[in-house]
Amino acid sequence: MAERSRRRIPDATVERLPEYLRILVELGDDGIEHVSSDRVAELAGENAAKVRKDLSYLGSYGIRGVGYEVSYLVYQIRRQLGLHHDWPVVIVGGGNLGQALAGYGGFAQRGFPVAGIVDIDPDRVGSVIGGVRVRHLDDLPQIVRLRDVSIGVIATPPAAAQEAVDLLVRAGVTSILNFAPVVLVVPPGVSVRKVDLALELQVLSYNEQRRIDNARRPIAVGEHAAYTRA
Amino acid sequence: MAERSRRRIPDATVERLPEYLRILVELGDDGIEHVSSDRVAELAGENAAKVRKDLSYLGSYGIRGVGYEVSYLVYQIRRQLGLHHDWPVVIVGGGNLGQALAGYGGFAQRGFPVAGIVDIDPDRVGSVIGGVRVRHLDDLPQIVRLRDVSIGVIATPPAAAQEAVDLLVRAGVTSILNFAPVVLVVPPGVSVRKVDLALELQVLSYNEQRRIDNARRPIAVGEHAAYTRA
DNA sequence: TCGACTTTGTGAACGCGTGCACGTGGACCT
DNA sequence: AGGTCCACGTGCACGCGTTCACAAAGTCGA
Repeated sequence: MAERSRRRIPDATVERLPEYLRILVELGDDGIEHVSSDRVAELAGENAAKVRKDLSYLGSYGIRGVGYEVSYLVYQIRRQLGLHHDWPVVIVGGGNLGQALAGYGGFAQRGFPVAGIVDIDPDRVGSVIGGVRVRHLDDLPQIVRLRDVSIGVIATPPAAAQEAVDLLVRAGVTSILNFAPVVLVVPPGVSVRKVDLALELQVLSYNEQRRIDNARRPIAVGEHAAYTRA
Repeated sequence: MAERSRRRIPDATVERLPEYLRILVELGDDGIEHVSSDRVAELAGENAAKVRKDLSYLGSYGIRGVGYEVSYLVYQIRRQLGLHHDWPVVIVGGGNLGQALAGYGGFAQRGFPVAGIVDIDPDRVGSVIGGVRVRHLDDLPQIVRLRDVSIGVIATPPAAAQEAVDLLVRAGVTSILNFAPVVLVVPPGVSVRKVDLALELQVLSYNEQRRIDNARRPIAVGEHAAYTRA
């Protein structure tokens, strides 16, 4: 499985490029033509060396002594991220979350128009959310094929998520954004990214707890033994 | 800044604990009393050694030759994550996303009841979402103090996010979950976690693009020169 | 034209996280 | 009571990502 790409961009870098892109677009809108790695780092809350190394994976597009040309860099990042054309997405699940996602205008605006929303509940089918009509799950393959959808969003209850994924994959979708708190199984060649709100809150809870524990006292030894093994 | 905690749990581990917890609770509900690291790893889509190492940060709670006692492990993970009591959250922004979050029952269910939703728009104030009445932004400090809220959720438009954070921090909130696509500035001692939908989609887009590039051909050299520097 | 200054691009060192491999200790069967 | 088996706990090596530090390169003013 040899990589053909000229340069393989590290995952960590790929995850930061969208942030740089957002910042650069904003700078461009403000009429700024050139920017230094220092300034970008400041705006992104990162280290300047990291910014330079990240950008260097795109090629040597900086000008020493001056910085980077904003519009050119925007072009290059967009190209690398595959944002030169739209990627229609299909949302599975027309509940609370599915509706919010469809109604969230920022989606289409950033190049990810909602090609369709599907739900299994006939009561939900037919209603219009964010300008898109909810259709029945059975129409999923048709939507995917007709609109050439390659990205699917899972906004179903946890129990239905895996089945939804199977349907998406069978229909030809190769990237999945999962909002359901379950571990999905997908065939090789299909990408999955997970967004888990409960997880995020629990990590914050951990931080809060630690803050309390550390502030109060060095913790009484054996305190945690309140619950004893059966 | 010496750490007082008996053991410092690595960040990567902390991020996996909620997943283990979810799996273990499910197993417990199914009446399973003991489970091996192998089985947990399978369910979590991870490596068994990683699971054991992660769990070992909690202490030596496994039984060699048998596995882990589910209920005891659930107890220990909960304790470490600070989930033995609720953490009320306040949501700033009653738009699409704020409504969806408030309406999403899983929040309270997992120990994060919505103590309040606030919005700056008087038209939104007063409406009820998910059983919680939307109140005015001015009431934020009062809600935080009265309900002892330490976690705030930013569901505002990007432009208003930083101001919302400043208000939250001033009111005494020390953890923030940010859904707005901006880099937030917070004083030291305040935790921030970011959820950026556009970022996730752009990473998927990158994968899709690379898949296309690799499948088609080894890329013509200089192809990217379609846009030339000014 | 020259020199001082600015900022990039990157080699190298460091640290964290992952995964292997195996010793250890406990359970269970006969 | 002893043996066998099983799964945990962890030392170790490896690889990725981050950060420092500096040479290279290009700009700008005199």
